[in-house]
Amino acid sequence: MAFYVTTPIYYVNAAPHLGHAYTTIGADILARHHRQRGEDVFFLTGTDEHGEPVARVAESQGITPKELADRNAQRFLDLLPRINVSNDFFIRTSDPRHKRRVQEVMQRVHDNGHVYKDLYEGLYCPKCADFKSEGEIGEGNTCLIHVGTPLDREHEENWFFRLSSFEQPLKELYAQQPDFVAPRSRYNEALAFINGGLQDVSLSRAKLTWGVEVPWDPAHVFYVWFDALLNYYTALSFARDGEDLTDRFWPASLHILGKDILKFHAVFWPALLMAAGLPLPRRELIHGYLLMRDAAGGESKMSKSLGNVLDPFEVMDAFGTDALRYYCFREVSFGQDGGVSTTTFGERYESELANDYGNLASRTLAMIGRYRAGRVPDVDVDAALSGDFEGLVDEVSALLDRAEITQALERIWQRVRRLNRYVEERAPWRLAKDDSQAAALDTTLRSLAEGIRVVTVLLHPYMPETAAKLLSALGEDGLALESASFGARAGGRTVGELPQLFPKLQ
RNA sequence: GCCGGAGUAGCUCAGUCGGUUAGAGCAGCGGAAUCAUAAUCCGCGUGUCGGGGGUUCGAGUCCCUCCUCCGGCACCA
Repeated sequence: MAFYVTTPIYYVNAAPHLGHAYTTIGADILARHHRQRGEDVFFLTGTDEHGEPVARVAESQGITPKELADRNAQRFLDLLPRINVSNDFFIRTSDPRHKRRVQEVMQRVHDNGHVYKDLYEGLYCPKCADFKSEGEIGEGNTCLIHVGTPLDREHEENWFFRLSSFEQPLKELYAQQPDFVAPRSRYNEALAFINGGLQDVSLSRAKLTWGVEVPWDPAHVFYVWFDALLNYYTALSFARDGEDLTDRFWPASLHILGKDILKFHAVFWPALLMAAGLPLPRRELIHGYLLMRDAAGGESKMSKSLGNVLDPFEVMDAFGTDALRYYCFREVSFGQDGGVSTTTFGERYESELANDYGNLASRTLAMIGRYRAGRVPDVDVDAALSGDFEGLVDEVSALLDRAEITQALERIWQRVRRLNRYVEERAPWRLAKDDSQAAALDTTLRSLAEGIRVVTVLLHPYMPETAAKLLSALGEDGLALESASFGARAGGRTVGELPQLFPKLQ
């Protein structure tokens, strides 16, 4: 079974921040989980490099758009190993192979009769070399970017996409696939937009050169969104040298994106694919924003324009990559907006990662070492604990099928807490003082080791480094989901040294 | 203005098809234990489930209305 998951491609006009890391880690968690199921997984991320803003910034810095894109794309590439993301490919829209494929698809859209030439009229900024929309026009028809520069009423010949003719097909899509867009509130929002009536959209720009040339009219380049959206499709054709993965992975299983680009993905994108005669992605998941709590307790959206970004590199230097990954999806329910702060970060790190989980592993391994010479007793697991792990794997899988990453994590964490309670219930240190309780102690230690193994296999998508360390200390290495049921593995293994997983910070 | 969400314990939130004394985590207070990263476990909540009205044997859960907050209402990427 194939599972193809994507992040949006990130616009190279700014440096990566926690918001980019968040989306990408979310996709990574799902990709890793589906690999654990043994599925054929492809995970794509990348950069969006065309368009007027890049061209303008490049010009202001006296370099070519391509030079700017190269420099900034590298920052996004550098982020990936740092957040331990297992993407299979990184697409850049300035890649000539992407451009060729965009031209092929768009030519089909053209040949299928879904484009036409018309006059585009609007207010134009000569310094931006682009038309301005309603929200971008300042007092007295001036440019908001080049403050004070008067806008001219101009018109140019543009190619238009017949979005209006896809109103009905889109309504049918939404009626037939109620899970096409999640969460439900975003589905409603997209559907409301469609029901409000669709107008044709301009497809090309004549005065811009930094983009993909329109094959049937090389004086134009495609409006950046058409070129950008198609990355999900084009990447498959050249991600592997000498191999076309399109048939294997298209249509995509899941697009993950932020709510700011909902309309493009939930309306334009399926319409464009319909126009090209291509299969539609199965689902789109729209996540919320991480809001930074400021000193006054207020919240504000993290974005490049507000400049209040939290540097993910700094966070990871202080707490580690896994801690960042864990925190983002534990603190804020994936799909909703939520606040993040160094305070709550520190609280969760200490009470959940260090105390609940790290210390559970530490105390268990120490007792196996002390009471059983470092060997996990080869006895049956405790039936009293089995019941509490019953169905956990299916539960987690079902939640992750719906991309409910936070909810799945909560279910796993309930078992971490359960294991700490089990330690207290059995009091192995007491059993160890009584030779007649040897069998009970065996069962206890064996069950704890097995319980830790199970939660750790399930936590692997969230915290891959930690899972590797802990499984290795348990003498285990299997990550397959089918091995994640309680009691699936036998005892008898020798445990190794466990480094402190989440050392406390002073 | 129109459309869509949301308003549940100090904080963050869960509450499936309406049904028994409305739950969890965190914080706080008290206690137990000592295997462990002084880590854990147990006990402790008189919450007008935003206000008001209605349907029902019974509503946080359905209907109406009002209040507050957030988002969307098209070509910024």
